[in-house]
Amino acid sequence: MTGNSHSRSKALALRRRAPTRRSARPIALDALDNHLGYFIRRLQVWIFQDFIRTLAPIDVSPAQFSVLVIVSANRGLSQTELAGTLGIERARLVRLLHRLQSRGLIARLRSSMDARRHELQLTPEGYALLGQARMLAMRHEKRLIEKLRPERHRVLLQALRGL
Amino acid sequence: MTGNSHSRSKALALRRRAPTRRSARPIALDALDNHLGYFIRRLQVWIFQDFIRTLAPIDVSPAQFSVLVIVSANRGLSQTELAGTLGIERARLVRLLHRLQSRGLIARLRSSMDARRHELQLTPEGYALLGQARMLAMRHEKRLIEKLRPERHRVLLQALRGL
DNA sequence: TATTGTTATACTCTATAACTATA
DNA sequence: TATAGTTATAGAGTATAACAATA
Repeated sequence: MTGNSHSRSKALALRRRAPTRRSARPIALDALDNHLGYFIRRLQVWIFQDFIRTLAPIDVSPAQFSVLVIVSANRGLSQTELAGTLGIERARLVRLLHRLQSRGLIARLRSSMDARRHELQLTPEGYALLGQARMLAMRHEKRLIEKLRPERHRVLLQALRGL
Repeated sequence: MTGNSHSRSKALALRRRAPTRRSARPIALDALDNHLGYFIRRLQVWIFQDFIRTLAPIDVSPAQFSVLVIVSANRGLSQTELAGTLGIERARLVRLLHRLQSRGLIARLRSSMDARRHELQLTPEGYALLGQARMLAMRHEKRLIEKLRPERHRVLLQALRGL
């Protein structure tokens, strides 16, 4: 992918000591090699890409998946509580929920005890879709385990769980 | 970090048994607990936020920092090579570099061997700023080590390095 | 006054596609 | 034809601020 650009030998490509002179040399990470954030970010990007592709058939993003899972396991949660749990902004959650609601996956019920609160719950369609999402998400996780090797995956999960 | 806009305690917050009746109950993560991506994402968000705040005085983002470090350690790299190394889009790199160039931190030199290539290097100002950035980034990393505990930080870095 | 949900704004990031100039 | 750099666009994510209804 990097440097197989010498497919044609034009007769003037003779004096090429190295294709563009650089693609062979390994590139130094220097200071980044000591920054955990760099590696976390790289892995996180890979995970998001694979997750999105895997759940593309049902059009569920990582954020949407986490919302469906948390609401399913904690019926009646308010939006502020959900936002706090997932570490996202209340403002962003509004649009996220709006989408899910317009797809008929979640319901927002005014709380009888506090009219400001919206108690969240999944619709039957929401539960059905979540079932599919869980299966696809497991398929994604399997690919991730393969990529990392099971031992490394286990170590990472154990280190990060409950932070 | 999230929302410390309630710094003042007004003395009327007395009768609060549990704010909104629910924040006491632990919220179940359910299926998310088995997905490494969820925890990776949470940590990655924390890291970005802390990094951005720490380097705010010199206005250097995580992406900009990685560009400065890689270019500094690999003078003459092309934009395509840099994009490949960092795993970002060539298209995005253009704007990133444009900013850094307009701040006088990097130079793009047309390659004498291939007029399509831009060979990248830091300006003296770029090296100077990178020095400051490195110091601040280390300060960030120290905070990260504290948050994770040194042992966990070490385990994570070792597991992810060279992936 | 404070909180819940909401709207609005601005900027970054990601994913694409297409264009230009070179090769 | 293919590649390097560029431009443009659309959507998601993040950070804020402010507002109406309710407490």
